[in-house]
Amino acid sequence: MLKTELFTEKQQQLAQLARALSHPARIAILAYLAQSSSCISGDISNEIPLSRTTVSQHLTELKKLGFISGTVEGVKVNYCLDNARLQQIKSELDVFFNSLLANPNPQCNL
Amino acid sequence: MLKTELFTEKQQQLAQLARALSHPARIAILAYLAQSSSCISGDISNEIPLSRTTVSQHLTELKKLGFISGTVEGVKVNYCLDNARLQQIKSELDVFFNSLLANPNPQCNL
DNA sequence: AAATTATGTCGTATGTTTGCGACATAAAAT
DNA sequence: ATTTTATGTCGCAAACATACGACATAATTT
Repeated sequence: MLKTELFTEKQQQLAQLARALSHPARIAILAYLAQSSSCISGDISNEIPLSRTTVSQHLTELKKLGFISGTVEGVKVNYCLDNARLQQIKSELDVFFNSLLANPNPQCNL
Repeated sequence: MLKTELFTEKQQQLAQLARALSHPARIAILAYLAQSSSCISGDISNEIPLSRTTVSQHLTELKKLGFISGTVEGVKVNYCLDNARLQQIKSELDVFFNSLLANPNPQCNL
């Protein structure tokens, strides 16, 4: 029943990036990683009011789209924001919004 | 089973904005409105490979978050991007990404 | 080698989204 | 007044997302 394949690659890609940000837990995880000084791993579960399992799944989704990386360090995993990738995503969103705002339609916003 | 209420207003708000962009049909609709010269209404259904019903629902979602406005004009409805609101949304996303990128963690990206 | 600690994956229940046909409404044309 | 045209809403089915307990794995510690 899903018809996403009927749209362009670019459209699907943008939609996927947006989807990654479409849950407050994932926003919270990104914000936490940004302010934590030490790439803390599963302690994230303690900072987020959800079970470890659920946090782990959200981390997996963020990893899938490249927002974060997780490097194994013995028994622990250090999760980090991927700053280069974030910069790139930010810029893709920017390009999209700029394209929306580029040609204001004279018949609109009268 | 949903626990979105456990997160901050700001986090929920951002997640909702992102959710509005999380389907390629909605991206396509925004892109179409940006390049169409005449605020065309339900002709959008003809430009998007989905039924009129489904397009109407996507339009409703975009309206709910303020991305677009729909003004009745006789039998037709003129859909328009809300440029001021788009600018605002763009800036909210920007602020969020900047907050993520502001304090690069020295333990990451080594 | 057994216990501990940190993580990840599986199964599953419940909730949400997507997509569309069928029906409802309401302005405009005949 | 009836028909046509443009839209919107309802109700349902299929797909997807969210959440978590229970089990699996694998590096450290004892």
